[in-house]
Amino acid sequence: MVVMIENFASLDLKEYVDKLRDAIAHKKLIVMYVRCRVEYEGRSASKLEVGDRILIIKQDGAVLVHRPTGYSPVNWQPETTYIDVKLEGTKILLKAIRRSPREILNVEIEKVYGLTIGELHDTGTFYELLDESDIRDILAHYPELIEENSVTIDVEKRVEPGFIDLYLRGKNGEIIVVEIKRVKASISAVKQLKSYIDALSKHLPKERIKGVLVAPEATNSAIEACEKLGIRFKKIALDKIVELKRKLMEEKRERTLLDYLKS
Amino acid sequence: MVVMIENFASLDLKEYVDKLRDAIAHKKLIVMYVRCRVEYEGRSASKLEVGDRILIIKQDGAVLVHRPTGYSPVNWQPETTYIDVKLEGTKILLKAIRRSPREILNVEIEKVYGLTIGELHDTGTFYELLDESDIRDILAHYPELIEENSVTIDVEKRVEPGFIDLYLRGKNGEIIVVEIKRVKASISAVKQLKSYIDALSKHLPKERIKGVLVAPEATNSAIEACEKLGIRFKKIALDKIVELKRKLMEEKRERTLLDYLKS
DNA sequence: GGCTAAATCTCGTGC
DNA sequence: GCACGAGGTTTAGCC
Repeated sequence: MVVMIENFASLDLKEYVDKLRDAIAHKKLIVMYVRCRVEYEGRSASKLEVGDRILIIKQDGAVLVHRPTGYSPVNWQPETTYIDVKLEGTKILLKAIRRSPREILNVEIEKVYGLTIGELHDTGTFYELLDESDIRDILAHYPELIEENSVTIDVEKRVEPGFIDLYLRGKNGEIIVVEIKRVKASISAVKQLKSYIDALSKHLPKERIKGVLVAPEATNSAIEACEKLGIRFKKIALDKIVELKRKLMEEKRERTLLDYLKS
Repeated sequence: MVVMIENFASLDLKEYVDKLRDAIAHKKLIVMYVRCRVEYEGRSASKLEVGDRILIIKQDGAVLVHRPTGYSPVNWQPETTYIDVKLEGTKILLKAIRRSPREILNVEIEKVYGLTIGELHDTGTFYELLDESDIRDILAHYPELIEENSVTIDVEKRVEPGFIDLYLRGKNGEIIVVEIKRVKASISAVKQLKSYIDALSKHLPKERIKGVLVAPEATNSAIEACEKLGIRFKKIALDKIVELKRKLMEEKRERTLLDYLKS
């Protein structure tokens, strides 16, 4: 597969407009170096005064305006339903409109320093290792990592204020409500957990209910809040979880093979 | 100010490496069309199989790997402390390292379809209209929009679980705790407000305390929760707030002028 | 589509 | 530097 990137510079604005229209119509990838102003109106509203930026129009119509520094685009539009480009006086006006929510992005380009147009093919799989649901599933298999002799009753159990990550039954019959964080747990995680415990207490007044916050670490205020509310903070080592994930996946592979041989 | 965008194609990988190193050393803006693999390890870990992407290195060292579609980069590194580029066999290895948190991004480039190098100057101011603090300040000036004959006592008042957006005194002497959301309020906003009310009730047992949730709209479950907890949901029209903001700013300008004339 | 919660969230602010 | 909260958050998952 050969990928050709066309490069344009020093064209008239009118010629740039034609190139852009053609590229958008053919769902090409466009990268432009421009001097521009930007206005946005939709969920919020913003105005960006004139300056030099990169303007990217992706193959699905996503529009990104990037300043020369920083991670995030200063303005953008997700896959838009409609992109219009036109010449108005000595400026190119690019309008990217999205319905639902109704949002309009206007880019007023007064100079084009460079334009590249290409078409990229990207089917490469993206693997993410160890997100929160991984940790949750592993702990559901090994609840003893949280509390000895406990048994997993439910995962992502729906209660009135939201979803309980893990719902265990302890060795003395008590209910254990587990909130998991992949990164440092802050006060909001404790609040979240507390609201689940409260909701359950109201619903099951006769049960003894315990809360456990599981995370690799926690802020001081989160730890204090736990102590005050009688919630246990259980520290977990992420590398151990990674190890157990590998083990679980191997077991799963073996089981699948066994099922196949049996059938 | 003239901006020159250099464009390169069909170079040897070795030549690309030299161009990249030079551009990075001089804090230039780099945009590259590449066929690459990516590995990330740090706060999380991920692996991206081979495909065609845009690789952007910004003037502050931020690195973005964008697929040909979608809003967000598939991999990235914020301003990195260190970027290393080297040739290894038939591949360019780009390593972007950040300390604190320790994160490593490895981009393994096997083909370069195009490379542009430039330097952009962007000092344009970005104005954001109507964020949550704007709404809060306007409602602090016009508390009657929330509750007739009420008076603003405090803004961002610190209580144990966090900050109360607006703290009013009603016409019958009751305390009014206001939680503001710029967008549709969900159950978590109600929870937040409830926790403030509870904390205040404990602290000021003799006061009558009312809660008001202010937002342009709310989810059904948020409205239900409000009803159950005796919290009022006050719908606000954002365009009205915008109008009042303009008015407030004009008044402020006039006051400033008056002060100037007096002095 | 609405709702809920995670995210390599990012970004700003305050301490 | 940490902690906390807003965001045009975006994205994924479920109903």
